[in-house]
Amino acid sequence: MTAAPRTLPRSFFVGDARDVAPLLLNKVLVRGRARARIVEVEAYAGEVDPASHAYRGPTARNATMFGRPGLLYVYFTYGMHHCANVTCAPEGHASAVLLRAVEPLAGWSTMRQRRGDHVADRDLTNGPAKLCEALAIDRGLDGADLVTADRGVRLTDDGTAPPATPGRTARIGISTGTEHEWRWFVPGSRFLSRSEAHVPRPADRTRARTSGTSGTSGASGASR
DNA sequence: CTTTGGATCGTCT
DNA sequence: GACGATCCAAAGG
Repeated sequence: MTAAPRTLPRSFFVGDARDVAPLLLNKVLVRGRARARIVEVEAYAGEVDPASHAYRGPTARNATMFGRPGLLYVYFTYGMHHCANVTCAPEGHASAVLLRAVEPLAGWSTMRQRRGDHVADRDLTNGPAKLCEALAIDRGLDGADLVTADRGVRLTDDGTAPPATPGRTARIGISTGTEHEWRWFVPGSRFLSRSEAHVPRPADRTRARTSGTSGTSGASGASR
């Protein structure tokens, strides 16, 4: 009994990013003929979150974050990468969920074509910029409505419930707001951006040096 | 497995 | 000018 995938209603997205984020796990992102299941997300709580792009108020870049819930907020970073978020705060407020990793369900060949022929399956979409490249998401899709699918991108529910007990850690790649555990993921997924054992640390710039914190004997966990 | 450094440019101070 | 909600290749254990 294959439940017909249904597009999520606007009301699904309305709420605090920290509440909506774990609910997005196992939902299916549809981009053209490609489909992928969300397996890892992070919440960015707008005005009260120093790690959020919206922390210092609206700008030209983050304008979409202040729009209605259910929009795709796409930003360009590091001079070469795109990352995708789903907005969830009421209009006028900024709150969004970063899509950090997805599991390809359909359109494998198209994704590999965009990512590179030599790229392994699990490396196609296991990172926020990787999934954008695989799904051809760039700034041209900033502001796309996931509910009306006005630009061919939508979010659906195929009947797979979010994990009852999602994995949870601090967010990855940020230098402030690291005290909050606002990253959620599907336990056991092979498409996470980090191994589950890995503990996120504050982003250390290549120039900054961790004095004294030399590598300890790591966990010798045989992950697989 | 882990760590390190380079790439590259829009955005904000 | 400085800094990224990153990724990749290379080198070391």
